[in-house]
Amino acid sequence: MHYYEVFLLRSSAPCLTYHADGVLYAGSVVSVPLKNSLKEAVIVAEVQKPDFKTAEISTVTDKRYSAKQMEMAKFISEYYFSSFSEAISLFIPYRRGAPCGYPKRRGCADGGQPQGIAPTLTTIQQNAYTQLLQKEKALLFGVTGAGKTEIFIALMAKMLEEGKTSIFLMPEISLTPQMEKRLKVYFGDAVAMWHSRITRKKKEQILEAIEDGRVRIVAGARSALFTPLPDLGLIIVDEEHDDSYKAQTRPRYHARDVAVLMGQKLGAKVVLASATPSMTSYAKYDVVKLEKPFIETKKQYRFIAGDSISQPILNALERNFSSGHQSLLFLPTRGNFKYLYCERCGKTHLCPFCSVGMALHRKYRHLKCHYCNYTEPIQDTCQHCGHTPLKSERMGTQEAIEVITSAIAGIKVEQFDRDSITTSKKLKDALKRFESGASHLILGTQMLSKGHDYANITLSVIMGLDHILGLADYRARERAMSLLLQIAGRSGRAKEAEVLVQTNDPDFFRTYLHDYEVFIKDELAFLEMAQYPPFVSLARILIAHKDEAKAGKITLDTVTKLKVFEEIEIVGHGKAPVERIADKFRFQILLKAKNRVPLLKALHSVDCREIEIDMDPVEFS
DNA sequence: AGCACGCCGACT
DNA sequence: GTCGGCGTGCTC
Repeated sequence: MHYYEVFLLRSSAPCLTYHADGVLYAGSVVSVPLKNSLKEAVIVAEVQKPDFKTAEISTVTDKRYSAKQMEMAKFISEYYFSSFSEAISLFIPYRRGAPCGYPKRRGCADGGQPQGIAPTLTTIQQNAYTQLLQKEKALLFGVTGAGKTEIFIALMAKMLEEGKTSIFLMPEISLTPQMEKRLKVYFGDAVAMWHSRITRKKKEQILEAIEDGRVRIVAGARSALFTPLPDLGLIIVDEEHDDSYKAQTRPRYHARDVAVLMGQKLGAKVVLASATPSMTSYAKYDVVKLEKPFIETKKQYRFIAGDSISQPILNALERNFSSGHQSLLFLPTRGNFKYLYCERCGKTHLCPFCSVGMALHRKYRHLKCHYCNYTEPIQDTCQHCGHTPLKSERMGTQEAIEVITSAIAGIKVEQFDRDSITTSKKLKDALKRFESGASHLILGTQMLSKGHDYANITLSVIMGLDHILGLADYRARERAMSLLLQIAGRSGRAKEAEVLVQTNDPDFFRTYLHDYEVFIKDELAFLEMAQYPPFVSLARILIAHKDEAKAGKITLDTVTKLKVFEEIEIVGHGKAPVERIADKFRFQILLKAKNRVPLLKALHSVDCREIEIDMDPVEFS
């Protein structure tokens, strides 16, 4: 009889021991009885007969995690503080006895041949391509519209030629349809799109196609990184600066960093790419610059003060509309207004379960909490002092649309935010209407900054940057600056364009508008002086509990335990910026260390059942 | 005192 | 994850 330690998949349960007649291998996926039902589990090791009674492994499936997948999952569980189960469950196992990590049919499968016409690279693109081929990993730094995608296609085509597969990551599901179209032209059925919204059945079909070598390129959001591609030769992380690559649930991994780890483990090339690279990647990796194309489209930046849809903004929109052109308007707030507040006592109308203001959505006739989605009827009386009426603050997308459509007759506006773009069909339809010219203004939140091309925009209005600049976050400047350039980059691809920036700090933005690299250098100097990443390693501990006193006690106990470690610095601890979410009181501890090893060591010493550890955090609310 | 509900720990 | 034990708090 053989005894095996297993981890249940998709579970936070600890390691359990079962027995089996035959010999089994680490990585094998089996099904085991637990309580009254059967669960999938993965074998981790053979062990001696334990002193408790064990149950028998019911079935051995044809699925198997490779040794490398197991090693990467171990790293992820230890570095990002999750259970091994949660980490291995990110990965999709190999199947049907194909030797782990090797394809059943090596090299050129019939489906894997390029189908379209290879993009012809310009001299500048060719130069970057050649440099990238020579490096194991690199950061491709090129302005929007410089032609990074053609380089990616050329690299993936090269991999196909060499019998290798590729993974292409994008930060958001919403970007996949547009990229799919471009990749299909060249790679046809050899490319498959993968993300959390692909149906189970479709995923099964793709996995089969990967196994028999028809699919050689997987493109998609974070989860695409974990598909079982054999002979992986290349991982591309497009828009690598985007914080969506950082998972906000356990395991709280950063897909960009895991991509680099995976590249190292599997001997695959890693290309990170962005027009506004992260400080970390710029400091850490070789930079391949994609110089601006010769036919540079012109952008005129104009700065105006204020904080709502002002007359100059209406004038600019009206002028652009009546001359038959399309415009874009960005503001980082949803709904009509972000807050209701009382003029008499100065208090904000709060969600009863979270310590955040309720946003006003007049269209749905309710107030909505954007943290827990609790809704209630619109209030007009202060919940603290009974004063009436309440004032609304910080205009949102919905309100902006109402103001604009009533001021400019005939203008058709496309709302582009999480409230209106809820399905991929709505996304496609909105983009189609705008592309066809049926609508004249695309107005939305951060969603606008991500990757979509709007060829005919000649006016971009960017509002609310000051709110981002004012965030209590060491990356506030980076966020504001990259957001501005990303949004501006969406316009004027074909024509000359004006960018109207509403801010009370124009000098900050003006300095860096035409050269993000100058910004990176200044910002890195600041980060080094202030001792923030990439110059130190950062971790955040989040404590959430229904009982405020208990949450506070856990926080203090944890701080006490961490104080004995001399190599780490407790930057601060106390209530989280958002004190309460979904009826739980939230506390946090922020930790810093010159390097990650002592930080990990200290954190592994604390009881992590009641706390959530976030390594390399990007969210501080 | 009896019962319902929700939290927490064990499960092999 | 899912199940059951147990403690808290409400009602009869």
